[in-house]
Amino acid sequence: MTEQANRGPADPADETSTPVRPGRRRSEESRRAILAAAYELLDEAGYARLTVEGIAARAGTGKQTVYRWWPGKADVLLEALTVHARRHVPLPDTGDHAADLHAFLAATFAAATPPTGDALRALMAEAQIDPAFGARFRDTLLNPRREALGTLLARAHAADALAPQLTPATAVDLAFGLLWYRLLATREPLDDRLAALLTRTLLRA
Amino acid sequence: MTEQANRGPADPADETSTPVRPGRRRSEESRRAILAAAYELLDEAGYARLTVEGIAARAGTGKQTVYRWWPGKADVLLEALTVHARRHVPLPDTGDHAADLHAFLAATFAAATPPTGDALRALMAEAQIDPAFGARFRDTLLNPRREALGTLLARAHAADALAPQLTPATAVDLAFGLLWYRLLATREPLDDRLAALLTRTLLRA
Amino acid sequence: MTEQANRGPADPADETSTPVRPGRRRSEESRRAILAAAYELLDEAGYARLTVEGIAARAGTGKQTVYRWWPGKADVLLEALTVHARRHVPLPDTGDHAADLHAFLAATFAAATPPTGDALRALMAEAQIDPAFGARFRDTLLNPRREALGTLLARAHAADALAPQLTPATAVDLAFGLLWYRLLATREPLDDRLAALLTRTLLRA
Amino acid sequence: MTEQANRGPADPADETSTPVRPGRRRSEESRRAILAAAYELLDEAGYARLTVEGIAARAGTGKQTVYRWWPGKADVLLEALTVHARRHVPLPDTGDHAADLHAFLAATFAAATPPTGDALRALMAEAQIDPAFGARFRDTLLNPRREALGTLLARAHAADALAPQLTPATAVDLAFGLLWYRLLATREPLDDRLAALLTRTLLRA
DNA sequence: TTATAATCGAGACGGTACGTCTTGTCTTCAG
DNA sequence: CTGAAGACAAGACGTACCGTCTCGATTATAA
Repeated sequence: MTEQANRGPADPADETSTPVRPGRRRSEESRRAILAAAYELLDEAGYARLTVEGIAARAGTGKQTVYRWWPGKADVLLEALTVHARRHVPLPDTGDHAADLHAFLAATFAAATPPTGDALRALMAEAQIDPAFGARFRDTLLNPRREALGTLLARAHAADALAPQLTPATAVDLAFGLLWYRLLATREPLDDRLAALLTRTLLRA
Repeated sequence: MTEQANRGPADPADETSTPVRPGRRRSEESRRAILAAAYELLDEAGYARLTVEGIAARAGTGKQTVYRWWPGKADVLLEALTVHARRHVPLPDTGDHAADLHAFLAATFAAATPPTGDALRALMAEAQIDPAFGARFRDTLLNPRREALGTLLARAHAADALAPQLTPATAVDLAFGLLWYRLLATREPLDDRLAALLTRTLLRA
Repeated sequence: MTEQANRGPADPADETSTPVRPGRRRSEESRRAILAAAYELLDEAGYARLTVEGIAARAGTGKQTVYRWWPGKADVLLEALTVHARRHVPLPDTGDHAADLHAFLAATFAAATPPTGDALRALMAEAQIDPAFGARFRDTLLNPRREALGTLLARAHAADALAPQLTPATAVDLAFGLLWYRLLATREPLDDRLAALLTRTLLRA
Repeated sequence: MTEQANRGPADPADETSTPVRPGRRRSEESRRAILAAAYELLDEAGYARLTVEGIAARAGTGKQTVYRWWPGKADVLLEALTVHARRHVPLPDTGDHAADLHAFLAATFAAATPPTGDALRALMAEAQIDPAFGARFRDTLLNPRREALGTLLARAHAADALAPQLTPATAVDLAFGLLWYRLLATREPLDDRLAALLTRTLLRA
């Protein structure tokens, strides 16, 4: 029933302008309990054992309440993650391209450590398996970060500070590629030293 | 490659000194039918709809024959992929570091296009969800490629041809990071131009 | 009869004081479809080829709906049978012991013909193989009939109408023994003539 | 392959007249091990958990060796039982009908106690489920006993010693009916007192 | 002595059903 | 009209046995 209008993780902001529909309002308490339950269960059991039933049970809600507001467990996790990690990555602009880039990368790397890193890995996996979720994942999480870094690197490019032959777009791919490859494949640490190395590689020596 | 690790019995690894065990031998026909079925079904339906039951049915075998030789559908796909893509990536050594690197990268990129690329994405996803498979995936597929590229870049490093501050290890991460990020996140093409750009970025200008 | 024992929640046994629990109620339609499917499939294919999967498929339900309400196929059949044969055997009390006994035996024999007789044979077989079902089979089907006949014969015994040396209990065993032996072993017909002969044997000449 | 000539549990008697075929002879050791394994496993685990695989494993033989000589586990058990219980029931003929009948019934009842009784119950169950086995069961075990008792009762009938209205055939049904009903349904003891009561009921007072 | 034939233990094979689990939907009553 | 509760149809999971087939090895007869 009427799931079309008010659905979507990111829009409790619209609440002020809603035309005040009849009926019981969405329970903010349930919403938070579901997000928290999803996050906790991922930690405790891993994505393979994360189920909608388990989330609902832990949250003390019915399954329908989950399905009414999210398409599936991956989307719950995606919203849980954006809640947890909303503003972890600011966009610095001090004029010092190297310092700005290093700060951004270091903050991004720091945000990709467990348990957030585990959620990211799970979502990237789900994005491969469920193409529709993949699109939402890109729109909600991947692309905003790409654009932030892209903006930063475009400034460097305009100042001719980018390494030769690199465009902002490919530099973004190199940076996030390194991040995700370490996260998904090698599981090696993402520390400030690596951010520094990456900064020097992407910018003109 | 072919399943030598998972069970004692058939063990074609001991080819020199096969102890000639009793009992019916593994059916090579069934093995091939299962690998082919898995590959075809991935193409036709996607990883989300790929099931062990479906593979067995398409291959004309019993489910038990799949489970006897592979832990699950991901491992079937992994072997199918190594069969399909065994020698797609040779290790050139002409003395020209840039040419060698470019050739390796271009060949690697070429091998990551559909349908092989789809299989790679599915396996990387599964590796995140099932940690035990993740280990097998790294051992069987990821690390051998890393070592090949590592060898190539170590040669360049010894000749002081690597870009400043880069070690062979981080250069490998940058290269494969770019590959996998495009494969998993942006789905942008992996062409020779990109291989060239990457070559110039990793090597000393 | 109808499954009141197996799960706490629904418990329609408390019909007077139903606490009105939330949640969807058991589907009476599915229940009937499952019972009918089991009965039909027994006829068509025999007990050896009767499967829970087949019952669910024929009934148009999921397997889980069968397992939620019955321990297995034998219990489905047992309920189907008690539904079909609920009041086939009344307990006559005309004062004429011989007439009463003959009527009871003739009605009992008549109820043991195919297809009901086939179901009885299957259930008696299952009772030997699965002891837990055996207990349910005795409680639900065997003992109620024993008690009915026992009551009838106790009346005859009180009037000194029973054959010498016979107690009501052994007379019951002789009567049902003859019935089941013919059903299970010789497959010879159970007709009114046999009921008459049995009546004369059990009662004082 | 040519299994037709020498198969069948009961015919090692033909060994003298066999045309002396080439090839390895049937292993008497395996045969005995299989029969013993079946009997033991029935005791330990019950008929529901008795499997051909389990019998073969316990006997230290291959499954094929079981299937070569018996149609299935029930036939193994049937032979095991006839080996164990071959001559437990002699046919007395002292001229005293009551004494003869009582002796026969008491011996028959005694042979139906565990563990033999458990095997009998299992076989009677299997006979209901598998009609082909049912025919073999009747021919091998049920009918020979019926004929023995029938012979005994025919003598009594000829001497006009049978209870009025009873024919030898129905008297046999009453006797075995009581035995099997107690075995399958009530599990009450089958003792000499019951044999005595039955004797008096079947014979003219 | 050699060929042929049947058995043996072992174990993989194509199948079928099991009983469980999870998905996403539907239905009930309470707020 | 939402929320918790929970039954529903659907279908894959991984396991257990079925009865058959295929091995090398062994044991017999017949040439």
